[in-house]
Amino acid sequence: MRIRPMESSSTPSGGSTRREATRQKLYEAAVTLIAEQGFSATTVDEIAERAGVAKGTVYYNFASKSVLFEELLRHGVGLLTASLREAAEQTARDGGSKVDALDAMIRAGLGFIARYPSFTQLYVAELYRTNRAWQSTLMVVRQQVNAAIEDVLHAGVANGEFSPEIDVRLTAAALVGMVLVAALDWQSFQPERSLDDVHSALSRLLQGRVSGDR
Amino acid sequence: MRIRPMESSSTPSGGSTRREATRQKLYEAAVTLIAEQGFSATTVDEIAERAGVAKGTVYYNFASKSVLFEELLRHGVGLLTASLREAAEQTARDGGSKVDALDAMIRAGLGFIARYPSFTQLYVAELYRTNRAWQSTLMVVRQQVNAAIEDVLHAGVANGEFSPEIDVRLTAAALVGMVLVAALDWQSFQPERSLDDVHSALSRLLQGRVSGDR
DNA sequence: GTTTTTGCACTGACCAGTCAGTTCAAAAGA
DNA sequence: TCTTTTGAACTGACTGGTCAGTGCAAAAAC
Repeated sequence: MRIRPMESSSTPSGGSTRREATRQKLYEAAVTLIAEQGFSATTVDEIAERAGVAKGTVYYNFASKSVLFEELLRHGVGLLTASLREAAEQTARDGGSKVDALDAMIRAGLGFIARYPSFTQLYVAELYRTNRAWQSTLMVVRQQVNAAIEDVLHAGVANGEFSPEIDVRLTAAALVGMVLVAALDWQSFQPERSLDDVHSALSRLLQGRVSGDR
Repeated sequence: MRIRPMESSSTPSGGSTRREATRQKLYEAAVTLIAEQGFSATTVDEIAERAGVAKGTVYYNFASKSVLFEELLRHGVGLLTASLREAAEQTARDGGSKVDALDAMIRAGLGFIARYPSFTQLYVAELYRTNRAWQSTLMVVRQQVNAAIEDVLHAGVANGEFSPEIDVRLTAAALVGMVLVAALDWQSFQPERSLDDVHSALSRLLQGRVSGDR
């Protein structure tokens, strides 16, 4: 079970200060360790060591371990939702259907997970935890991801492409789960397979082409 | 976000010794706490207190905190796989198709999750952690669950009901993810909805009846 | 000269696991 | 029927260790 770490998104967007670089290193170190061990089992000393900075630097840059984690969550989910929405908009520009948009989002999701598997692990692991300090942050980011999909489903219902009977909220959650779990399975146990390969399997499922006919 | 604890399966099957009752109480206490907080953040003192026993009793009944957790995992996944296989076999006896079997398994899965939401939370959260003491146990139980679904998919391919093109492993993983995430969404955010309601939404997705036609 | 990082010693809380001692139901003995 | 013994089950104070977070003077970077 190998999972690659979250590399730099190399997005020095905004201010590429020295501080920003340090924060990025800390994100990368933290995401790998927390994905493997969980938040509580990961120590601040470990994070600092992996990032190659002194422990004091962690606290110079983040108010606490929890805050570091929360900002990491927001950072990663920001990248994911941007990618999903971009995929949907691209198919819209190309005059594609809403099914095409969903398909493109699945592909984008798989691409994100292939790029940042550790972040994905961590996201899944923390998603349904309750009574945690970052509970509210988690709700917000979860909603961001799901909303990106719900928007496409709603649009599809509105233009008659999808049945008005569909349950948008549950369907979106189900799609997220489908992609997350299948992709983690892929990354963990069959990392040699191509994205196209995995995408076609999920695409088939989405479009009900599992049954032999057609 | 409310999630009910894992109640006793009230199976005094085998030996209903005092010890067995204590172990059951410890399972129930542990599953709730670990689902909420995660394994590392949950202390043995908390588990003992919630179960209403002394800390020493935990160690009298289980070699360590990890072992308690592993046995809890095995216990819960045993219940789940039994339920899934039973559902599949029932449709087979009724002369149903393999799609019917999958549908019944989705229903069984939802039923299980409604009954033991905490266990499900915990399962999802720990499923993709690496470098942990119970790593091998986790692999085994994961495989048990997925295999129950893969068996049905294989049977469906064999009898021509499913396309031989489908990727059995990935499709099974995707189905697991679909049900898990949708059900947790249900339990966490819309617990008032009925199982039938949720089941029909997922059933629709499985059978490609999302698009407006038919 | 201001911001950021370093290195490192320190604290106080917390926690997994231990162990000597207690409880009590049921078996053995009378 | 009553008494004694046994041992599995349980208890909770204690120990040794860990870790988040602090404080600060000096160095490095800009």
